[in-house]
Amino acid sequence: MDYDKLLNDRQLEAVKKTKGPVLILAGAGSGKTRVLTYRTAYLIEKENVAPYHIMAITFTNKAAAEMKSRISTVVGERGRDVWVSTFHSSCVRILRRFALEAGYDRNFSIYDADDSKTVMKAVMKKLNVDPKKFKERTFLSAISKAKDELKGPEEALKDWGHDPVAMLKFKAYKEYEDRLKESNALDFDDLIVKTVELLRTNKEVLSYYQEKFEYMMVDEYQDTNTAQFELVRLLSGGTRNLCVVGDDDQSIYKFRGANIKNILNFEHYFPDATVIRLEQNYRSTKTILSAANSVIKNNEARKDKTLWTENEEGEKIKVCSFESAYEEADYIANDVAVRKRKANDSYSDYAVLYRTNAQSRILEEKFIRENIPYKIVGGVNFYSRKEIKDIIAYLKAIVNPSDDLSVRRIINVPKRGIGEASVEKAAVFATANGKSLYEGLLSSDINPAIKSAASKIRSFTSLIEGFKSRLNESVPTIIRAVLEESGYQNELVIENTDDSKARLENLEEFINKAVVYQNDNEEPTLSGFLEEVALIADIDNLPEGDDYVLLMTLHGAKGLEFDTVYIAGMEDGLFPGFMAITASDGGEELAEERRLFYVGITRARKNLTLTLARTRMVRGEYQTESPSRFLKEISPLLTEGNMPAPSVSSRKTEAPRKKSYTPDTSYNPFKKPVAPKNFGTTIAKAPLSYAVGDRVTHRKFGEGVVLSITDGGRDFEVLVRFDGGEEKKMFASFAKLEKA
DNA sequence: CAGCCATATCTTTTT
DNA sequence: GATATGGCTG
Repeated sequence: MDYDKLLNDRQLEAVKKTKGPVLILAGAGSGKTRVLTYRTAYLIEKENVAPYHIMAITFTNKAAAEMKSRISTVVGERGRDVWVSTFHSSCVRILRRFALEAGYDRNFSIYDADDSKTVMKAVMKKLNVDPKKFKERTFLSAISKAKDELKGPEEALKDWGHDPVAMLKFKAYKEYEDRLKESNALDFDDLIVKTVELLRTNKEVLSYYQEKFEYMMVDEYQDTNTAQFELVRLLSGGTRNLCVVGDDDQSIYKFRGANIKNILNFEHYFPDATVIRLEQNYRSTKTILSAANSVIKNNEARKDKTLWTENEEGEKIKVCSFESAYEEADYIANDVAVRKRKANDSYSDYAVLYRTNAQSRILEEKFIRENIPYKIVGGVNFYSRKEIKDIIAYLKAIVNPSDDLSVRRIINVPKRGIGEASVEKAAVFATANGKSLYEGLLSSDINPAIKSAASKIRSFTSLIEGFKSRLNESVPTIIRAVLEESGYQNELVIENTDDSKARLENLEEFINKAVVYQNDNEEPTLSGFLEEVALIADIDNLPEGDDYVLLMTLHGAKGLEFDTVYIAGMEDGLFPGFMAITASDGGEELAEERRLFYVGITRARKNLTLTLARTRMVRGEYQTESPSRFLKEISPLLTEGNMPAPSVSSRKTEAPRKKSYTPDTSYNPFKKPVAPKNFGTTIAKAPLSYAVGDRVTHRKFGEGVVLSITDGGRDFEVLVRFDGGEEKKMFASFAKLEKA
């Protein structure tokens, strides 16, 4: 393998610097996956490192699979022994192997966000928390944040203070932990946290892995949190051959605990670190890159770097404004069809990105109408559908009967006449005897509180016991048995509605996945299948071979690239989101949204189209927003279309811009702005000078606040609450409201 | 105990 | 608009 010819100087340096800590600052499209792949190959080929001594951590299973196959293409069979997986999968693997040392049973369940929510609901009930006053979210996100920082209840309490709410959070955290422990279950955060605890407390386990992992690589390092950093630090502590690759400008998971300081301070943690910058972009046109640069430079507190490219100038970026989200979607679907016909390329060369999953529906409709094959990534996860969750609960209960949550979920599904009251009786009996709910159910016959329900409960437990005795059978066989013998399938068959048919299809699909799992794994187990199901990301599930346009959130697009990219919904309040605009954190959240925009722009290789709608249905009512403030950060020299003139923003919450805008003309200093083409198709209504939340004045009623703006077709209906407390709905053109 | 209908709240973003 | 919850009735 001739590495010198395949890589540029910087990339080559990154590949050959195999010893000690290395920080690779890899800008978008600078070939970081290439570097990681060849670095691994180089270790194996040139430095004779045994493949099983190398670990690479990626962000998604898909990325892991891709890297693995690319490594194998370069070094052949040996590549299979490189440990390539996500943080979460790696941790499960470690925890399964050393479950007892970590204080768990080998068959522990993994709770997803839904499960955590259900547990928290029960916790709040126990603590007599008024669900009107507090949402589960409040506690769960506080706990998750604490776990991301490796803080237990006591430590977290120090951060929270000592007011009553803090005490409540503390109690909730403790109770939540107890419940998971009793159920032999771990949530997503636990997977990392408990692994770190294991490595910290158990010297043998720590040195086992430190000796195993002589070389470590971490991709998407900018999105690691404190716990993940600690995990990496511990695992790589034997040799300190740790290579992390990231781009602080692409850090978009702060809300999930990602600690951007991990990248900004890498050199602080590892003073002997080698820092390598990859700044040559091989992906995008000069125009697209120029736009990306001019957007991201509005962020402060970033590692200074400027991406450059030898690629051609390329097409201008299109900015198209529409009356409604409906027209916006119409345009995008139509444009894909037109471009595809002209370019004669594949649907997979196109992607539509948006800020929120809710935007996908309307796009989907238009893609169906235009007869364009598409796939939506994200949104309602396949595995979070009710019927799938039900069947998974059966499987979890069979593998791990301590899993109270799953047992509760299925005990009366389908209906067996075992109600809440009977379950509670069994639960009380179990708790009194220090047993799990399932054990409590097993002893219903000797539970004096349970009388008539005892026989029904017995038939349930013998059903489960029957399944347990068949755990040695293949995973699809077990699932089929559960579906048939529990009566679940039959119930849906009898129902015979469109809905029930769809559910049955989903269950078939689930069995198909089990078949694939069974065939692809050397040692398939039900527990292993459940693990895969729990940790699968939506993007991991896309069928190969078919040709389709991808529709997904900007977050989902991380790490991907396409010839043509549309970013829809470029409106203030949507992107950047309302939360970011109103946040009083000195622009931190806004900066993260800007990074998200940067990620979106840099997904595009050749064409980029930004679209916005003046009105959009949000939560059942029409909202009017002004164009995204981010649009102004792209020089008009780089764009064409009918971008509305920077209007006087109607939001009074707009944060003052820290840097004044200077057009970045470095790549095309001689181009003149192109006259905007009109992409919009409807006659514009008189634009409103105010938006929802603004204070307005009415000639007769005085001052008030705008509660909602509804699109009434020819005119806008505006709902205003006047200071007298009176609410009035009026037509905008008629009422002549003025911004106060 | 189950099934039906009214209502309230929701939204970022996800392994 | 969609979904989760709650209250009511049979």
